[in-house]
Amino acid sequence: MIVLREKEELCIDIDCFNLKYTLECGQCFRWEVKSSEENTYMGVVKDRVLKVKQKENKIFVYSNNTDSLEEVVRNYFDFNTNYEDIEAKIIEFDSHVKEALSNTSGIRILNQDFFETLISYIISANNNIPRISKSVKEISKRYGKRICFEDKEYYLFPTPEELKDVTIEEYRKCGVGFRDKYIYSTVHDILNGKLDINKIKEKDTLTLREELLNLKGVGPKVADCILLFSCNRSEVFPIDVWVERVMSVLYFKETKGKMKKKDILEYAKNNFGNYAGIVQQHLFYNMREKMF
DNA sequence: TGCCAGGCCTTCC
DNA sequence: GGAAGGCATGGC
Repeated sequence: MIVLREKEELCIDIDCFNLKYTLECGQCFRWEVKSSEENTYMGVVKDRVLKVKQKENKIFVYSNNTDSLEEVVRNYFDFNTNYEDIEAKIIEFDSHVKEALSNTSGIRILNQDFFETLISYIISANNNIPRISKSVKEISKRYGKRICFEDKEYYLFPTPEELKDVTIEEYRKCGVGFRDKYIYSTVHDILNGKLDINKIKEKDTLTLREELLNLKGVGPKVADCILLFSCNRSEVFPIDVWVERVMSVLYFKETKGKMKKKDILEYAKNNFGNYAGIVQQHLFYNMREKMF
């Protein structure tokens, strides 16, 4: 039980940021709308609970832990990167990106915790977002540290050490289905030093990707999501069924069959370059918002 | 009831 | 190295 500290408020002025789009575009699984307050979300980031509220270009943050709060928030939401410049560049790519951006401007790519993102995206395989969120929440509740904030309980995502003795059967009880053995294997690969999660930042993208692909339950799509959403590699372009559809229709005029992933990757690399991952997120979110 | 969900693993050519 | 089938589980 972490001792509750007096809450404090942090206010950050930030342009080119939309809290709702950023948290609801599908890159993260642990934020919830706070229904009693307008445009406000509750989430667990690193070692603390955050309540984040947006009013125009001001972000208000409350937390149980105010140590280095601004640094944690700025890093997590990628506030130190100039997205006005990025959006100004990618809007010139083509008419499809421009169209998507007209609905999705303000998405930022989060810098999420590596281990949590790794396990979350292993769970994401052949799964749906509500169930992924439910499983991540259950694993946190069973094995993570509890924090009380504003009269509610929250749980940190557990560390590999905290999952040391968890069995495959116990993962299954968290609702992860057949992915139980993948999580078990990955946790122990990390505990045994097969993948050193403290040296992520030092590795180049291709090396890191290869190491991720050596983990059970991590294929190309999951690896790319981890690289994009927790390793600050905006050049990677995760291709799931939705991106495959949107790219096939928009860029290859292919409405019946699907384009080969290899061709889509090639197109993204050549046309979107170092911003491929950001473009992907705008195309993905724009398409999903139109469908649902 | 049957199909699908932000794929991946295994098996088999 | 590419194609096909299986996979837990809940929502529709």
